[in-house]
Amino acid sequence: MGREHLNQALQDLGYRLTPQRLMVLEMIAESTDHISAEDIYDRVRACYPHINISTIYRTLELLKQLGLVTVTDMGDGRISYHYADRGHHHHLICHRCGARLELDESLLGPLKKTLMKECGFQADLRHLAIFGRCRACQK
Amino acid sequence: MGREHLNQALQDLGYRLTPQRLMVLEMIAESTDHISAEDIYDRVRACYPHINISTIYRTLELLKQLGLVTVTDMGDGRISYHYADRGHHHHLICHRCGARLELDESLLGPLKKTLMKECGFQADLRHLAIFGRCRACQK
DNA sequence: ATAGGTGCAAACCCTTTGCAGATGC
DNA sequence: GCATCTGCAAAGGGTTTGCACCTAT
Repeated sequence: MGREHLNQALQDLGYRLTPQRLMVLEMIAESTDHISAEDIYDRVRACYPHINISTIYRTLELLKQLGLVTVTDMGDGRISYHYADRGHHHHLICHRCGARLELDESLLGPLKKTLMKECGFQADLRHLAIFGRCRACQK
Repeated sequence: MGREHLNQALQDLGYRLTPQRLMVLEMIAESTDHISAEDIYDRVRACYPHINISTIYRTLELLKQLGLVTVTDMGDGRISYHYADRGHHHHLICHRCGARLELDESLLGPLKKTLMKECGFQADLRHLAIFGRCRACQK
């Protein structure tokens, strides 16, 4: 479903549906979480060893430009991608143990309103990463 | 003042006050904003061309470990550092024009409380970067 | 047929590391 | 004097790019 949507979108825009792109799209659509270029590379390679990682990056760049995937920098030195149509969600990342909790968007509504009112800033809070300490690591 | 504080702290902890470290400390203390390793390198090099960038990185790593500087990933592919004793502040970064607005910490208080209450997560909101669109770019 | 996409290899940027020589304490 | 720091050079990880070949349309 997600995959068909992406395929359709690409084709409608006049881009070619190459096997490589189809596979990248599939990995993104089937991933429920954020996923890095390297992750996608590994997964695609499992069934199509010939794929090159630059193709992954080029496809991701294209999808990003088209707004079909969104991008988050989780602060771990690599960029995470994920399907733009999924419900927005956020991450609480523990500095100490690396645990990641998901955070419902509703908790950020008030902040978004405040930023607009106080600063005239239209915050894109679709993919926010907040660092700190998880319950267990507060010792 | 900021500089003396850092120098003192380092010395008290038994670390050597080398000219290189003094210069890095000076650049950090005198910078009112976030600053990258490359920025520091360039500025130090202006009066001490012999400095090597690995020394910058090693000094920053040390200061980070000691909690004397804090680190932010602004999502621009490089890491920003800044003096830990400065008032906490946050950044609103415009995806379109790159403008950066500073945001007062008080606006994030409610979020911090919510995260603790709802998720048991002790958020470190000292240096948050929020992306979105500035007033001018909302066209 | 041809614009667009791919694989390959090399380059890129930022950051880290091993080592031998230098220096603050 | 000696552990600590430094400069150097090289490697590292993630990402991008130039080019010649290939392929979806």
